[in-house]
Amino acid sequence: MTVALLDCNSFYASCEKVFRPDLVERPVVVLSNNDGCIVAMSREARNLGIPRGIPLFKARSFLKEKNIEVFSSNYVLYADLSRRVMDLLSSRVPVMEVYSIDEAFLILDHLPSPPLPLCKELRDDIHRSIGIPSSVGVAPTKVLAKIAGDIAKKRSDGIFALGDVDVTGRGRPPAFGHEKDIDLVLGEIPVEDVWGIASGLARRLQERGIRTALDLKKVDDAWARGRITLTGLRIVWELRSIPSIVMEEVAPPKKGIMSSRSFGHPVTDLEDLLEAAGDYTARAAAKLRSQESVCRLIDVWLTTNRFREGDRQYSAGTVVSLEEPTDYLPDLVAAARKGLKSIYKDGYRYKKVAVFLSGIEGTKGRQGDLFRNPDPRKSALMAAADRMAARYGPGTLSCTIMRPSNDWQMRREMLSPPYTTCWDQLPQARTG
DNA sequence: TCTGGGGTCCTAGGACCC
DNA sequence: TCTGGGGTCCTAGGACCC
Repeated sequence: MTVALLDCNSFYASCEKVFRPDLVERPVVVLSNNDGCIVAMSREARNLGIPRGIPLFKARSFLKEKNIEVFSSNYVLYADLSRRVMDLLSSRVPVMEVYSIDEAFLILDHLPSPPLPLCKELRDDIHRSIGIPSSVGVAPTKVLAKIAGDIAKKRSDGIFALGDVDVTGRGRPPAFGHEKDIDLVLGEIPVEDVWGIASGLARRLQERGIRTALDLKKVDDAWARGRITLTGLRIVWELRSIPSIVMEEVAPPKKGIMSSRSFGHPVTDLEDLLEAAGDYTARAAAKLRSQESVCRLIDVWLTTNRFREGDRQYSAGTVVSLEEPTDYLPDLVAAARKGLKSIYKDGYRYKKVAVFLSGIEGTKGRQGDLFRNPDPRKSALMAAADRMAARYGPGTLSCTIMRPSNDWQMRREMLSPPYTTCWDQLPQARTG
């Protein structure tokens, strides 16, 4: 197997630069929801030594001092550019897996063009037609392709092949094709940089002298099965060039759907919390319907701000069972409100409410309730709501009363315009 | 003043069944 | 005195990913 990992460089920051040519070589950072932390950085910003995940208020003076451009997250823009990248890839490579908003695995076997020229072409086309830079790692397995991708990011050509793959279409690969060459590379990779090995596992491995990807490749199978589970053993096999992690060409339906937000300001009033919970339920329910599912359970929880040590702390959650599996928003909102009322306590400064739909099953082929007939008006109403959302934006039709002064809304003080998804925000080109 | 929001998979342990 | 041996299903919690 020959698999490539194509990964967009500093994706959110690159998206912000697409319509701002004045920022090309400038440091750019993108914030999390609610303008809380720095979650993405352009290469220039990373080189200035800003740690990922640092709260904005701690970085503010540094950002100003270094004249760094700061953006609130604009997920509508990122999702739209991501879709364009994935569409371009799938038009050239029939077997692929969209792994995240900015990454895809591509199967390069049995294609007319050999892997390396094809990867170069894909990379150039994505840059030219969408404006997003990317890197590509090519290898016999997904885990090795991830490692190759990390190396590719540091190279000026943005491409790196690792392992016994016929990258040129002319027989043997030019370099790093033999087992000893792969091992030379793996010996330089710290074990915690391997995909699937995070700090906790890495610590346990290091205690046993397993410090590099090469050490991990050489562990005993039975030991790995017992100590790092089957998931870990699969990683070990993939390091040995044995494909063990399946390609998911079609995204499986979600088993749980979450919607939660931190508030722009602390919230004390139950009515505000109910309003927020209704809004989040609507977002989650729209996702549920878009994958043609219904849910049986709805979890609601709320919490105070754990970082404010002076505040009295409280957090609680509850699960509400629906009478029958449903995707009908008014029923879901009623259940969410009931759950929230049961856990709400007066006198706390709340920071966040979350809603989680679970017990999910497909709408098609579902066993009907013998004693109940589904009400056709309910599905017609939801279909109409979804059409209105598609046309006029999410939240156009709601079953929660939204008061104008809802100060639970998140902060987005440095938001870029929806350049690609809103007619009156299209960037204008000037001539002459 | 201000600290994100999604997801997945795995294991252990309890309840319950024959 | 001595108190089986499997299953399944569910939940909680941990670890990992972007």
